[in-house]
Amino acid sequence: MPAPDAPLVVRVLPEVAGLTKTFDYLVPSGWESEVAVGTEVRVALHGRRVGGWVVARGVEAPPGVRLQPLAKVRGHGPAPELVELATWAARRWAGRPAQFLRTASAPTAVHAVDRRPARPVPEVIVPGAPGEGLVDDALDRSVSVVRLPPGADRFGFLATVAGRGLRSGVPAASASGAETPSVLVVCPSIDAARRLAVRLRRTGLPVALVADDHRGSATSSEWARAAAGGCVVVGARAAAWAPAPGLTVAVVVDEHDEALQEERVPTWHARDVVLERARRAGAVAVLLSPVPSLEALDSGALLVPPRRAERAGWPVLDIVDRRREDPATASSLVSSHLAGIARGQGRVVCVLNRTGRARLLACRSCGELARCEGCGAAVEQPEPGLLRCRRCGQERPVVCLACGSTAMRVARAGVGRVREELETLLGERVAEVTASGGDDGLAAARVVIGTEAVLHRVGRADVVAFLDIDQELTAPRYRAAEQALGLVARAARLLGGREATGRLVVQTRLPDHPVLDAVLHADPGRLVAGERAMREALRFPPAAALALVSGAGAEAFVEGLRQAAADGSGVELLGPTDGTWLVRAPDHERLAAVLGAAPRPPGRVRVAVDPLRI
DNA sequence: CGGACAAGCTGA
DNA sequence: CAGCTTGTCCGG
Repeated sequence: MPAPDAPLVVRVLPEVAGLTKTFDYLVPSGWESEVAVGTEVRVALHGRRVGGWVVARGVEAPPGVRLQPLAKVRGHGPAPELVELATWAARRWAGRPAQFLRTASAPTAVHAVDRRPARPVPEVIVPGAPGEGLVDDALDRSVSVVRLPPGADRFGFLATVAGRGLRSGVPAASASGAETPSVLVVCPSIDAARRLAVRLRRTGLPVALVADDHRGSATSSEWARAAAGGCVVVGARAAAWAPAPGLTVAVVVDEHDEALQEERVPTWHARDVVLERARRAGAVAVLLSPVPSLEALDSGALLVPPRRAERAGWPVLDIVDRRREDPATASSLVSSHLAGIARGQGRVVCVLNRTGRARLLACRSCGELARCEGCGAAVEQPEPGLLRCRRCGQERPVVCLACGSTAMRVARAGVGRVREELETLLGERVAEVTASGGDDGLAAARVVIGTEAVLHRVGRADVVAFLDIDQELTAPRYRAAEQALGLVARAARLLGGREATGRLVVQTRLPDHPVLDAVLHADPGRLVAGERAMREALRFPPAAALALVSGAGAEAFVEGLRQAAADGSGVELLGPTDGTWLVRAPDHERLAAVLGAAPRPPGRVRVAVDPLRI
């Protein structure tokens, strides 16, 4: 302990990439009250000024070093418990604490936090809301997984849980008893967060919307509002790190959604951060999803509405068995059955996860596949009259290299081609939506086709048709089934429940696939046992913990891992495949231990923990 | 990360 | 051997 009259010394983690060390600084006299663990400061380091966070206060000054004073207090930073959570997350996802502290800090500095006296929180009751009967069960448990079907309006559940969370006392585990309670709700997208915030505000609940919308000032005031406590803090992924003093309840909406995981390293997942944060705060955690992941099911008690209610929340599934297709239309991605449905009234959304026009072509006269003259890869037809190699970019007119014919048959159509086909078939304009392309006249068109991006752009539909669901069902990724079910659940949301007239159409050659079986029975639970058995047999998550290692320095890093993992740690190193190694450990504790123990060699190393798309 | 400094390379 | 590149080390 430093002497009582000694100047205050703080330990600072500078925001400098590639630097994990902390440095100690003197707190100039008079600044003591402004400096706490988490405070954002500026300090002199190696002759320049850098930003950083206070990670410890009142530390013993290291001997033999002449300390510099803090240069500036920039503003309120993350609360001390978030500083600790950042340390935990840095280990869990093989990142650096500074990366998480950046996420946990306001977009622009927050100087004053207005701790208003808590206003009375209105009691929110949405009578007859789906999931209403699950609120008590959820709030009784430390972690619950609430499975509400896609057609159900989850708002009633969310509003009731949020209201109850704000009205309840601060949990005993929370150290500072003076705080008014906070509730945290993390959504998979900013849009979803914004919609939820608007509806919650209408019920009279105090809400802070911390979604980063690149308009710094508005977001910053919302950040300050959240930091003041006493409100429902709503946001997208990064909201897992938002201020929420006196956290009582934390909810993750659409827990299965992959958007909750950061794509860049560290590849942290909001679900896991929220679970750990809630656990440390003694708060209740609720994972909400129509199709909970195995990870979620492993972390809490599953709560489901009565069978009849869940069933009512899934649309009727119309399976088009393409093995029995009329030969006349067998080569088209629009079956005669689908064509009949699409001719009817109402909005039709077709989903095909294949961009471009024609992705594989064959000669009409000799049957030869159209390939690149230079590299031999299959060529695509981005527009009529042109063939292009996707690998090397070489182009040529539509000519068969084997027989010289200029007539080609489309062996694998993309969205562009099927759009043309649908327009001809229906005699009306069909809009096209892909992640990159615009939404040319989306609002005006009755019929829309697109990649799965279309499901984010259309609000409501009467028909959603998956033209080639087999591509999702059989994708060579360990999560393919879960991902396909998530996609179908998203489509189902555009249609409403079983009572609505909407139809969910899937064209398939696998009509008995477990995913389709689960949707047909409106029971995602039917997929779980088989999926779990597969993950255990093949040692995929959640039966194991994975990380992908790539980049220029990967080989040296993997060598270090090999040494760190030597004796019976259960850690396996597989690869390289295309310059990428796979690290497999029995659990995250052992994965983190080995990833943390190996030295980082010079050169870029990308470590992606929990890869979803392998 | 980025500045400091040392060791190695090059060309007149 | 100055002048420059490349590599390694370190920051309070």
